[in-house]
Amino acid sequence: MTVDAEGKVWPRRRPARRGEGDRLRDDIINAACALLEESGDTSALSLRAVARKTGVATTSIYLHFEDLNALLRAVKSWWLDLLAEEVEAAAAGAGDDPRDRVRAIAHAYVNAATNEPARYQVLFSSEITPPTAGVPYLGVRAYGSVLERVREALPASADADMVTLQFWCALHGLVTLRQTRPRFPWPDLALQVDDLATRLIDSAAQGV
Amino acid sequence: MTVDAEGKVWPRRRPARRGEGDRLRDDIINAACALLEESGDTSALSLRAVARKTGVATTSIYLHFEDLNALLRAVKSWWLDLLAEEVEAAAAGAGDDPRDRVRAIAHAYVNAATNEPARYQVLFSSEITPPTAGVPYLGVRAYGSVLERVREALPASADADMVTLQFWCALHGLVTLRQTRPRFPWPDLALQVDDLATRLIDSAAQGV
DNA sequence: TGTACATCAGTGAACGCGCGTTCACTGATGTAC
DNA sequence: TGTACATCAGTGAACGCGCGTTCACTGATGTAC
Repeated sequence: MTVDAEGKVWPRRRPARRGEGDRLRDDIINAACALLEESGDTSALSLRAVARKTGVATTSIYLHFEDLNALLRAVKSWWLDLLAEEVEAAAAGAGDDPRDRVRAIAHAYVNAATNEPARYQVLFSSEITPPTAGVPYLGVRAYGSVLERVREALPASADADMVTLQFWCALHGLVTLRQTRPRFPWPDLALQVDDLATRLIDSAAQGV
Repeated sequence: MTVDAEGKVWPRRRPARRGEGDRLRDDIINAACALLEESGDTSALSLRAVARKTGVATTSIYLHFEDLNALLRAVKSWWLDLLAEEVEAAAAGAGDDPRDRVRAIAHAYVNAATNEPARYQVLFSSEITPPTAGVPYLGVRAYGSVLERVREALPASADADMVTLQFWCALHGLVTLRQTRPRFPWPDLALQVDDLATRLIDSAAQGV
C-alpha cells in the first residue's frame, strides 16, 4: 500500500516472480495509457504519477525505461498500431468497389480518432521521436497501404499521392478542430466525411 | 536587477509613473507572447517565467491579471485578431475574381500559420475559453467574412457552408501536420494549397 | 509655501506541492557445491 | 541434504528545482489644507 497527497490509498503491486520481470513493463505501459487517456496531454505525464498508478516505487520505472520519453514512445507506438489496424480492417471489410473502400478508410480514421480523442491527441500533437535515428516514421507503412487503396479508386491519370495527402490533412484537421472547438456548430461527422470524400474523389475523376 | 537560477541577470524594469500603471499590463502581455513564441506550449507558460521576462516581481502580475489563464486569454485574443487581419487584408488585395480572393485567403491563412507556428499552435491546440459565458467564440466574425468570400466564388446551388468548413479543416490539418510531422516528404506548401483550392472550388462548380 | 496624508505601483519572503534523478539498500528465490 | 552465494525484482530516503499563491510591506508621487 502507498498513500498519496490526498490520503488516497493505492494498492501496492505484488512483485513479479523470478523470470517474470517483464510483467512490470506491461503494467507500466498500461498505467501510462490510462493516465494519457484521461488527460490527452503528454506534458502532464509524470514518472511519479505512472508509478502511483502502477502501485510501485517511482524508481522501479527506471528498471524498464530509460526515461519518460522512452515510455511515451512505447505508448505511441502501440496506439499507432491500433489505429492502423482499425483502418486496415475497415478497408478490408468494405466490399469490392474501390471507392467504397476509400470512404470506409476515411470513416474508420475519424471514428477511431473520435472514440479515443486523447489517444489521437497524444499521437498527433507532437512529433513521434523514432527509437533510433535514420529509421522512418512509425506509420509510414500504414500510410503507404492507404495510398494504394486510393490509387485503386482513381483513374490512372489522377495524382493519387496528392489526393491521399489532401485526404489525410483534411481528416486530421476535421478531427482536431472538432476536439479543440467543440462549441462550433459542426455538421454531422459522417456527413462531413462523406462530403469530403465525394469532393476529393470527384475532383480526381476529372483526371487531376 | 534580478538573478535567476543559472546566475543569469535580468534587468529590473523601472516602475511606471503615476497614471501609467497599465504600461505594465502591456509589458506582461509582450513577455508572455515572447515566451509562447519560443515554446508554442501553453502549459509551459508560468507566472514566474513571465515575471522574470518582464523584469518584475511575480506577484506584480496579479495586479493586472486574475491568473495565468486570464493572461493567456489576452494573448490568444490578440493573436487571433492579427490572424484575422492578415487574412482579410489578403482577400481585399487579391483583385476582382472571387475565386482568386478565396485562393488568396487560403494562402494567407497557411502563410500566417507557417510564419508564426508557435502562435498558431497556441491558438488552436486548445479551446479558447471565452471571457464570459454566453459569448460566442472569438473568431466567429472572421469566419463569417471568409464564408461570404467563398459564397461569392461559388454558384448559388453550391453548399458554401460546407465548402468553407472543408476548406478550414483541410488547411488546419495541412498546417498542423506539417508542424508535428516535419520529416514527412511534404510537397511545396503553395502547391498543395493551390491544389486543395482547385479541388474544392471545382467540386462546388459541379453545383454541390 | 509647507506638510501631512492618501494613493499608486509595485516588492520580497515564505508556504507547501509535485517533479526527475541519485544512491545505497533489501528480501525473496534459485543454484553450485 | 544442507548451506553459502548470486541474482532478480524491486524499495525508500534524499537532493534541489520551479511552480502558484499568500501576506505584510515599501517607496515615490501627487493632493488637500
